[in-house]
Amino acid sequence: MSESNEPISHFIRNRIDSDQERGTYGGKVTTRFPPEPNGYLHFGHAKSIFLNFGLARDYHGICHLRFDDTNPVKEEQAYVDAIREDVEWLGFRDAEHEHFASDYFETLYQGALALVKAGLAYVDSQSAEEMRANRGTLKEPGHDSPYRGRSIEENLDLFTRMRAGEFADGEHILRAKIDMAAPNLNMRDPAIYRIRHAHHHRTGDDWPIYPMYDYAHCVSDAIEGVTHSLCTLEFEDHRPLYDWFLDKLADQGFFERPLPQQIEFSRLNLTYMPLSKRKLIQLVEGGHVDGWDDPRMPTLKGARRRGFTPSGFRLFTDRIGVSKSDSLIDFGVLEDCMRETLNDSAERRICVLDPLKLVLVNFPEDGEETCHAPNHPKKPEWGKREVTLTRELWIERGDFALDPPKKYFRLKPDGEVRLRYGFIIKHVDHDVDAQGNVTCVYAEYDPDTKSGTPGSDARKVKGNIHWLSARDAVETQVRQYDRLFKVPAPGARREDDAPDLERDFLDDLNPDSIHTLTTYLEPGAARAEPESIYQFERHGYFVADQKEHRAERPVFNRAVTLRDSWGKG
RNA sequence: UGGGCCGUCGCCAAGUUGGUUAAGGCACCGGAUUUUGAUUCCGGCAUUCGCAGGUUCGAAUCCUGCCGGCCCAGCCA
Repeated sequence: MSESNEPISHFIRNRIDSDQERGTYGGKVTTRFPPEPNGYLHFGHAKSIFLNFGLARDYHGICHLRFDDTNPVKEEQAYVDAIREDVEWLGFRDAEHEHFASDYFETLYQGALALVKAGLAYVDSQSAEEMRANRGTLKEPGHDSPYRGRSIEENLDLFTRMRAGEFADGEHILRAKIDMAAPNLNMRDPAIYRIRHAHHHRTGDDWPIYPMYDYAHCVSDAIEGVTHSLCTLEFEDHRPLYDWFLDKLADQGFFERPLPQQIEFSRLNLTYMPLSKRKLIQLVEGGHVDGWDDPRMPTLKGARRRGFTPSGFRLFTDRIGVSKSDSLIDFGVLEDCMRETLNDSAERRICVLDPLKLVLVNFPEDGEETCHAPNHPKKPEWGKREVTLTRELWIERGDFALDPPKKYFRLKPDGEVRLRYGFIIKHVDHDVDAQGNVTCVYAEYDPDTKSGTPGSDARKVKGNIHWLSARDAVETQVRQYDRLFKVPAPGARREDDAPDLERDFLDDLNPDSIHTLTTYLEPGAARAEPESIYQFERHGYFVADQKEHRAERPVFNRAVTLRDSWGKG
C-alpha cells in the first residue's frame, strides 16, 4: 500500500529534486499538458495528465493546460471542448491556467523576426519536394538550399511579406539556419513557419502563416515559465532543437535564463489496445466501434461510459510508474485498478444476469418478507436497503447445477444454499424441458434462518446466492464488454508469419466484443441517475449508461468483472 | 562505417557519484477470515541485474566488445 502515500520515486522526480536542491528555478516547478485539439484524449493522455498535474500539485507548482493549436487545417473547437471535459473529469479543471499556443502567435512571430535579424533563420523558396530531396538521408548529409545565403534584409522583407499574406501556400518557408550536415535530421535547417491560408478556430483569418511544432512548443513553454517540459520518447531527437531555439532567443534577449528543459519518458502501451491516434480514427471511421465514446474504446470518453473512474486511472498511473524503457502493460492491470477503486466506492446492488425461476413451495402465495441488504459490506455507515422476498424468484442460471462439478457449492439437487440476505433453502424439485434445460427450480425455505435474526446462522451452508423477487425485479439491458482485439498486439507480426506478410490490426478485431443481455435488476437501481456505478454482487461493476439509461428502460454497461478464482488451480 | 534512446523476477519498476543480505507494486502460489468462490489479512516469490571479458579488497553500478529492442528523412504534433 506504499503507493497511496509516499510519491513513487522516478527519474523525473529525481531531476526535479536536484533542480530544487540547486535552486535552478528558484524553487519553482511548472509543467504543462499540451494536447493538440485534433482528436480525443486516450488512456495514454491520462498518464501524461496525472504526471504533469500530479507533479505540479506535489511540488506546489502550476500545470498549464495548453492547446497546441498551430495547425489550423487539423484542429477544431469541438475537440477543445471535449479535451477540456476530459481533463476536468480527471480532476484538473483550472481555467486560470488554460492557454492556447495561438495566444502566443504574435510573440512567436516576433521571435522569428528576431531570429531572422540575427541571421539565424532564412526564407527558403524551394518546393517541399526539393526540400525533402536536399535533406539527405539517415546516413548521408543534406545539401544547403540555394536560398540559404539570402541577406538578412531580403529574409526580413520576404518573411514580413509572408506574414502580410502576399504569397501562396508553399511558395516560401521560414527555416532555421543550423546545419544541413547534422547527423540529427531535426537540426538540418528545420522549418519554423509555413504559409497556410487557412481559417483558424480561434484566430480566424488573422494569420496566413503558422509556426511549426518544434518552434512553437519550446517558445510557448518559455512564455508560460515552464520549468520541466515532459513529453514522450519520440521527441528525444527534438531536444537539441528545443534547446537551440530557446538558447538563441535568450541570446537575443527574448527570454531570461534559466530556460525550460524537455524531459522524455516512455509512452503507455497496453495489450489488446492500440493507442495511436491514427488507429483510433480508423476504428471510428471504419464503423468498427460506435463512435469515440464507445465503451470499448481506449479514449477517456469511452472509459467514462464504460464505468472506469478517474481514481482508477490515478492508481494505474502510480502503479505503472514513469521511466524511459519501452513497456507493454497488460490491460488487466488497468482493470485491476478499476476493480480496486470501485470496490471501495461503489454501492452494492443485485442483478440477475441470466435468470432462472425459483419457487419457494412452502412460502405463502401472496406472502412477502422484507430483507435487509447492506449497501457496502465494509461500510455499515452507508446503510441498508430493503429487498422483498416473495414466493417466486429469479436466481442465476449458473447457480443451479443438475450435474455439479467437484467443489461446486451453489444449489444442486437435494442441496442447500442461502438466499443472500434471506433464508436457507433446500432443493426439492425442478422442471426440465425437452432439450434437458432446467426451466424452474422448486425449493423449501427454512423460516428460522432469516439473515440478521438471532440464531439465523446456527446452520452453516457454504453456498450463498443472490436472488430477486420475480414480482418486483425490473427488466434491464446489460451490456457486457470484452476486449476489442483478440490478440495482445493487434497488427503485430506473429512468430511464424511469412517474411512478406503484412498484417492489418483491423484483422485482429474481436468480432465478439459486446454481449447484450436482458436481465433483472433491483427496482432501486433501475431508478439510478446515468453514470451511477454499482457493484452487482457476485458479478462486477456496472454503470448506468450516460446516454441511454432511463428509469423506465434501464441500460447498464459492465465496467469490469469481479475477480473470480473459482475454477483456477 | 548516420544520430538518439532502452535492456534489473511473468508485467511494471527503484537502485546506476562502486561498499554489507538487489526496494516496492502487480500477477502468481500457499494459509486465515468472510452471508459476494469478492474484499481483507498473513506468508512465499531474482545467489542475480541482456551476454562476454576486464578493472577492483569489493560492480547491477566503472571500462571494452558483442547481442536484442525502440525512435528519426511532414511545409504533422
